[in-house]
Amino acid sequence: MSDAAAPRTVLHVDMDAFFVSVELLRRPELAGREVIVGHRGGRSVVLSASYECRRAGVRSAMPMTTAVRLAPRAVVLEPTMPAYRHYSARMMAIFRDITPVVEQVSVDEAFLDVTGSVRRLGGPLEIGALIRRRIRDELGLPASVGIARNKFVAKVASTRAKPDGLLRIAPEDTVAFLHTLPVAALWGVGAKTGEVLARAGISTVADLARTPASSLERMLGTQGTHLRALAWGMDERPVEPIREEKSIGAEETFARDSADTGHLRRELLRLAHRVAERLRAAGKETQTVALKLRYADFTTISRSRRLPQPSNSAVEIARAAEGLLDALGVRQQAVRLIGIRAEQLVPEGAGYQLTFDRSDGNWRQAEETMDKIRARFPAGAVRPASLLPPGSDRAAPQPRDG
DNA sequence: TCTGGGGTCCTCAAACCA
DNA sequence: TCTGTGGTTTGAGGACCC
Repeated sequence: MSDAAAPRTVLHVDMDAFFVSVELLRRPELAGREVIVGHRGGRSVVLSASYECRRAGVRSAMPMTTAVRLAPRAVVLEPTMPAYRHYSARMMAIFRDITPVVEQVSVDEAFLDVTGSVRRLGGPLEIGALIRRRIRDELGLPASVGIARNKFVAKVASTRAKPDGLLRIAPEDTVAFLHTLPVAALWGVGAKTGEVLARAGISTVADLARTPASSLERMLGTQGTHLRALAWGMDERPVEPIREEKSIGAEETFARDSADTGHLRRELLRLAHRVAERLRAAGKETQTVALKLRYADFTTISRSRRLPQPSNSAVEIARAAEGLLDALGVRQQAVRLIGIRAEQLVPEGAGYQLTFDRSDGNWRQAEETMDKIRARFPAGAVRPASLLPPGSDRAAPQPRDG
């Protein structure tokens, strides 16, 4: 039970155009220009766009082809994930300097519960300003901060504060603030839910707040009840510093749709190695392997299967995924995307303390050896023979640009 | 030449079991 | 032994978020 009498102070810190901002540290001459981060060409989408670019209508997750049409003079930069992870880790270190209660939501945002830090560091506004100043001074990056009494309102506040701003919503102003917003501002209202609400004449948070709970529940089920609480500024979810990951997956959209089963199998093995490597790095094993296919017409299916025993061996994971692929039978369409996800994760070794023999023992040893070699040599130095390019009898590592 | 890749959470139906 | 019932688990898919 939460203690309703104890007022909380929650901060939501959100970096502004994070990937673009990190790139500008290395390319300061691009400041003020239209800049997009994303893979050029193919079937890629915008990962991050500068505010100059957004004025032209470019948004993240937009197909790159559309973005380039809207902003033909934009500079398109390839993403450099290690750099983003590096700055992300440094940001989180600054946050933990302020309070131990930090919940990382993604690479560029976090919730901080500073209720316990107020006496030491000053009022909420002072703490928010301190965080923005430290990120600016120590990392050279802009951040926006929202401050409120709970996570949801803090998150909305940081969005309204963008770019490079700070906004505090006092408890007594919360409802009035929320009721000026479109209904899509509520967490959980995307395209589909928005459509359902629009058909009922609900277009703002105020509309939703005034709709009887019974009507919302009829339209949206329990989700309706939850949204109504948010619309009145009620959200008691705690800031949770430790989150166990529940699944680990990898997927790939082909440059061109593929109907070749041999090709799909090779891709599955490659993806299985990516997933298994991450499982081993996390000290986890998977109990369920899920296969995901997206066909040429964009319909997406998934099939999953429980393993006889938990595993983090790529060979075992690939075997399960191939079994699922085979069980689908004849495909009517070419495949656009293929993916593997490891679900129902358990700590390594948890599943068979009583088992003397592991069926994946040899593969595990081989794969763990590959992990060690990979840690010492560049990516691509070691891979299974079945993943070598056709016709090659030797591994030919191709270091990536950059 | 539309629509990535990493996830979480929820619902519903079928299967399974007592 | 057959049938019904109800709870739990599993699998599939949808919606959403960054």
